[in-house]
Amino acid sequence: MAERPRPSAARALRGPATSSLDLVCCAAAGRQLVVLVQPGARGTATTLPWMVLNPASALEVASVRFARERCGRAPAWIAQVGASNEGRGHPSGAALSVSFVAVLPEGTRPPVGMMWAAVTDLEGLAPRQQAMVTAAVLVLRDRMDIAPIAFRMLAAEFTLSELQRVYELLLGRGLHKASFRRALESASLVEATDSWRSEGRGRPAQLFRYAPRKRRGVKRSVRFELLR
Amino acid sequence: MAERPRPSAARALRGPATSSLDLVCCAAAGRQLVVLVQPGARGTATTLPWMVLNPASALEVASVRFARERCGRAPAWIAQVGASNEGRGHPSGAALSVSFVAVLPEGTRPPVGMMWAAVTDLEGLAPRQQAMVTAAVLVLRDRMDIAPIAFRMLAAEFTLSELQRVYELLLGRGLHKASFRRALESASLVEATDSWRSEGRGRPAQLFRYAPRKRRGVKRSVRFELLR
DNA sequence: GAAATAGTGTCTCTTAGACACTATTTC
DNA sequence: GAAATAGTGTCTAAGAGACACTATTTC
Repeated sequence: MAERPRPSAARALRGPATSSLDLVCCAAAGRQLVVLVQPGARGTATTLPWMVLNPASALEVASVRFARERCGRAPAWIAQVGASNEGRGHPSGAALSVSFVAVLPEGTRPPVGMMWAAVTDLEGLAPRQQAMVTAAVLVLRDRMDIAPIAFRMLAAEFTLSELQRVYELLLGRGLHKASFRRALESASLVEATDSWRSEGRGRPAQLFRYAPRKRRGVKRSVRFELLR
Repeated sequence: MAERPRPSAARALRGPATSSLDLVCCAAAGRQLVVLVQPGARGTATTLPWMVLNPASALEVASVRFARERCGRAPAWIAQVGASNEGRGHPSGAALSVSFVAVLPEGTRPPVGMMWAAVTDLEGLAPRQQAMVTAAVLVLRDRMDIAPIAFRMLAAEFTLSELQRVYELLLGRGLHKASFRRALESASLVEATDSWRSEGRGRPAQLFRYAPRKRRGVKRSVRFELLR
């Protein structure tokens, strides 16, 4: 366990009923899902990027702007996770926090003073922010089949093995290679490029790009809407 | 278009940065999905039930308590929809609103001063509350396959035709009867009772109750996690 | 050639959806 | 018997997952 934020710093920022906007910025890093965190200076706690919410600007606009500011570039995808107010659990002391989950492509460098931390190995985060990370990952998992989240976690051109690895990362389980490719084929989500990439040993892989041709989320069968 | 809330009333409630908690309380009513609204008195606008958010009490607790207070009974299911702050769009004038979607079983009487209104026919709601209703219905649709939402919209005992009707209501499209029942069977979500219900003409229907025996949301195949 | 990774062809088993029924009630 | 609703048996086509391959690279 790491230390909690010092009460004095927290109180200083608390207004009559301040709200915060918090950012769970996710990326793939090999076999791990990572989150952008700010290590606490001199023994203070690690935090997610957060800002005091300005009531005058729309959440959607503010979240994108804040993400761009803190990540050095516009997020490849972003969505609201929700609001939470579990007591005392926020570094700002804000009464209410609204969190967003953003996605950056693999290989994005963390801005100065920040670092990537594996979602499975987050220590020292305030309880409310810890809960945000958990909820954010669930949002990614829930929406990956209706939003191009996996594709946004990769560069514009990627191999099918990379794409499968990201899907497996988000799902938290392995997928069958042939099935994965067949399904991808029938969904018309990607198109092949003329490029190939050779990495270390093994046959070079063809590069693909995201190019959806059918509407997404259309043809769910009864079974999956029904049960489970 | 109906009138907007009178500015005087709205301003009176606005604190330095007040937040509201809003409730989208849904139920099935025949072939329609309905929402609990409060018709405006003497030419004021229709509103969803809302309260000024007390920073001291947890959102989950406050939402359940508020739903119970306004519906006359505990909600059969409830979940947070999200936060929104699109400007001027709330009857309270609150800077930020957190909305919840609750479910009541079909046939629940509206409390005095309130009424059910079809979600497809909501007029005079403030823009922010209108957006909440839209988002709330999407939450129901998204989660109906991982939460017992359809079952909570029915009495404890129901016929399979009723259940299918609720599923169709939430999905917004018809389902194949034999497939529906087969899928229900293989999901082990319901168990038959010894009772039968005869209504008007036609063969009486057997009554079932919700009795899940398998974990839900387990066996999604690659296909549906992949595409769409 | 060995090892490693990319990519494919075929088989089987499950199941969604369609169709066509049977069953039981009210009128 | 007609009309209406409940409930079932069977067929077919699609596709998920398994298996066993082929292909192309580095060492």
